[in-house]
Amino acid sequence: MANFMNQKNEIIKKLRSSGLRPTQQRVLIAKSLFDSDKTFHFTVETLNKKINKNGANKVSLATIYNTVEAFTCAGYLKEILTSKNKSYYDTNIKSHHHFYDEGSKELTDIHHSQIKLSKVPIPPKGKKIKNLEVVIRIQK
Amino acid sequence: MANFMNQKNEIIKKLRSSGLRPTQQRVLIAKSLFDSDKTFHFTVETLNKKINKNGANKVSLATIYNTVEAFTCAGYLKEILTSKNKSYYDTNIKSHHHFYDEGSKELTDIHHSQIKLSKVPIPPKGKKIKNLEVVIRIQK
DNA sequence: TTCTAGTTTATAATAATTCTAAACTAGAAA
DNA sequence: TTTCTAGTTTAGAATTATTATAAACTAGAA
Repeated sequence: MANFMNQKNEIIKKLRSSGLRPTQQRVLIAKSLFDSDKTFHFTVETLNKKINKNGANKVSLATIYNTVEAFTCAGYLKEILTSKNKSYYDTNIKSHHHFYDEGSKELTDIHHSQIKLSKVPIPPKGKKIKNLEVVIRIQK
Repeated sequence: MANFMNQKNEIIKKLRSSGLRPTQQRVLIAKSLFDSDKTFHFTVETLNKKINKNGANKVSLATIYNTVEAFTCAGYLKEILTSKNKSYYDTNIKSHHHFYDEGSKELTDIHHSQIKLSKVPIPPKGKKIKNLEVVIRIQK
């Protein structure tokens, strides 16, 4: 119970620190995204199902869109690069890489340590490197 | 003129070799995509504007979609991985990498030789690596 | 020249996302 | 505690990209 309270308080702190008012909806969504130590990939569609399962209509779809965008801007989520016409997100914001299976169109994480770069280009003038991702396309 | 004819014949050969009947529309689109030695990025929207500029309605939008898909399957185009909800294509099908500017949302090519990997993971069982791409996200 | 499978086309349908403006609420101030 | 308001949520409409449909057209074999 204490642990549960702590989690909630942590979330509220986290939201406040980014200038996001900790509304019921945002706290609920944040719990669903960040409570486990396991990270995962999701879309707005799958998150919506998770939040509003069993016909419960706890949070509107519009709010899920808004919140996912706000969390992404705040750096709590990472948008995944794919060739699909749908946005994919990753709760793992640490630098890491992906296998992209062209058959099943599924992404799997590759741990940071599994890839090493020995040469990286200089970014264009006035720009800084924010992040570097490797996508390895695989097939049968 | 001879050169012009050659280009057209080359395109027709290329299409036939992939089982694509060389229709007027496909040849026109192929010219627009592959005639220059310079490679470029595009979307269906920008390609449509290029083909049907000045109000000329040479090729229908549906055909542009169909053809881009057919060319991608045939390996003449590469779909680009982005975080946008629109498909981006690259006429450069050689292995290469991209800078992705999060501000302007623009992609620029990084030549193959500018990046070197010293460690690459083993693909999951039963799968082969088809392609490896690095995306470097940059910002001001 | 005829024929037909493959292709193109306009348009409708679908899917993901963004917009809108009215209702609600967190939390500061009275 | 109550009041107030900027920020947030919401349902539904609008927009955007893409895919489906089915009728008309055409490349090219016979």
